[in-house]
Amino acid sequence: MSVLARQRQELAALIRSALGQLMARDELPPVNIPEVTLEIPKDKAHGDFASNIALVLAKQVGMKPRDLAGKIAGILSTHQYIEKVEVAGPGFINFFLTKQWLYQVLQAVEAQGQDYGIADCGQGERLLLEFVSANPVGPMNVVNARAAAVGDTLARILAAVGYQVATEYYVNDAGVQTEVFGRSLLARYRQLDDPSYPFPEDGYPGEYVVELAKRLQAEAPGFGQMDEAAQLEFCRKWGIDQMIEWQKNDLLNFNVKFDCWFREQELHEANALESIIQLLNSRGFLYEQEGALWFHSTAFGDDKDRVIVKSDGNYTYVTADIAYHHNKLQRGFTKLIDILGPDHHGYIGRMKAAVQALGCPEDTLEILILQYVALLREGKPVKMSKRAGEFVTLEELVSEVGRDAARYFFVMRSLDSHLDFDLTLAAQQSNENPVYYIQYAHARISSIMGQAEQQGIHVKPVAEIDWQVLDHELEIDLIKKMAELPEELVEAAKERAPHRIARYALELASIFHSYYTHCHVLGEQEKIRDARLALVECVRTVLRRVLGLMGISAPERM
RNA sequence: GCGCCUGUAGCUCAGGGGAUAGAGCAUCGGACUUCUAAUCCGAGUGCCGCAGGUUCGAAUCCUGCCAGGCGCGCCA
Repeated sequence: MSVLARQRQELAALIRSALGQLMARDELPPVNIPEVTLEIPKDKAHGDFASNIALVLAKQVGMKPRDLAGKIAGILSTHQYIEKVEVAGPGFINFFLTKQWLYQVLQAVEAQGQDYGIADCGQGERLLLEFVSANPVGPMNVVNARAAAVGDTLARILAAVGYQVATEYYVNDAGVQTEVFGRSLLARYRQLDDPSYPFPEDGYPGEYVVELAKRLQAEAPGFGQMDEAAQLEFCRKWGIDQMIEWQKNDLLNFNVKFDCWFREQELHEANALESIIQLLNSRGFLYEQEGALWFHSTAFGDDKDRVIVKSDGNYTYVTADIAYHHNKLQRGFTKLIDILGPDHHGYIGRMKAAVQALGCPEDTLEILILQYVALLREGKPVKMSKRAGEFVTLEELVSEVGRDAARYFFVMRSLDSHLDFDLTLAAQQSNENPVYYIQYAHARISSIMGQAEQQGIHVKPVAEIDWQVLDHELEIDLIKKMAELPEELVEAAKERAPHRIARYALELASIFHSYYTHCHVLGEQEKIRDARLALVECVRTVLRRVLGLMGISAPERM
């Protein structure tokens, strides 16, 4: 349990016992004591912790909130942990604690290091997080980049709170668009010798297809001797493979590495679609109508039933998706999270229905909708359509804005926000970008450490410092902020809200920068110097920790 | 017509039952003989889209409306 959680628990117990005493003395009518929550006030003039218990209970016991709060406070103020209790506002009880608990925070940070804040809400549950999953017919774009940054960060957060997380990219390498892609590539190949060779009307017009055709010519001897059908198939398979390698590489440059790239083709080769149809049929969830086979998804709350096998005998995409999710479950995952774009929100009902039809609880599958990025350049919208062959790629984004800045920019917004990303602004502001602000805090501490080292000064273990000299307001603020990380992580995980970590990092860095200008570490008298050195080392640990959670580097110098 | 998301400072966004609604950017004014000025300190700005309702208390929950984005195929 985190230091903060323990404090809350102890205070809550004290409040409950105070209420008990009041009832025992007949100063309070007997009532059921509701759950006692302690919040950290926004305004630190309101203490370390605050309770609204008097406000909640006032009506039930027929007292004015402030009077009840006063009675409770009267009992609690004698407790050893508590320096001061105040009744404030409409009836809040504000607790000012002795500083000793802050020291425990430093010990926790020191002891846990880059594991600081880990929790066990996940209890080792095997969780599969699928994200990006862009079609392998074009380069990664900015929307994919947002999904990559958010998904990767969320995966790290979920792992930190105790889930056994695997990340996965689903490759649609079996759909019609891959055939179109193959035809596009072959046409570009032919055009290398015969510029008048027609390009398919629905083909992918991007320049990258031409580049690929040139590589095909150079790298695939014997291709020219194949017959047309073999060439087409080769273009499709080889081309898709190249695209996937390209995507993988772009993502690696973005510091996103998937545990698994799962190919739809695998499902077809294993006859997984036939199997899933049999399975659903045997469970009575399929029926025939108008020559098609339908999945009775409305039985599980979907808007309408879905066609599984079309009247022409072909499968719909839903069929493969059900087979895919079945496959995930068969691999032993008991929690599935997919991050999808807003154009897929209609997909939630049918897939959740499918998972239930396969015998799993409704909440086994969770679909997060990540809103689009509206990409602007100099304030004007940039169109991003693969069909039009016009887009800003992940590659361009990373080179223009930088990997760390781009990641932070995406992660700092909630999934729900319809994000405006102005490339010009991001590039211009790159020196003012919040990510540098955070990294700079880390670099500053590293610099202090470097100089300490040169002077032969070593960071003392927290157990050996005199923590009582850490009494500057900003030192208290720093420690309290560090104390918040474990809960912040749990909230970020539970709410699937990686942006909370981005905010947290900014807040911690902000307090540090202020501290840095107001207080010196080196050059102070030894006792203070050692305490501050240890404190600042803890701050560095936590900064590195949160940057790491976001997949952002923590530079020693800038 | 139905469904999902959004509407908060000049801009981009946090906050999603509690106390005086916040941050960054932008604007203005200050601070470097001392560990990195990519920093710090100070200043201003809000019918929290609108209207009702629930509550001791609503930016937050409920209902209706307005505006924007995205969906609603035997397309993927």
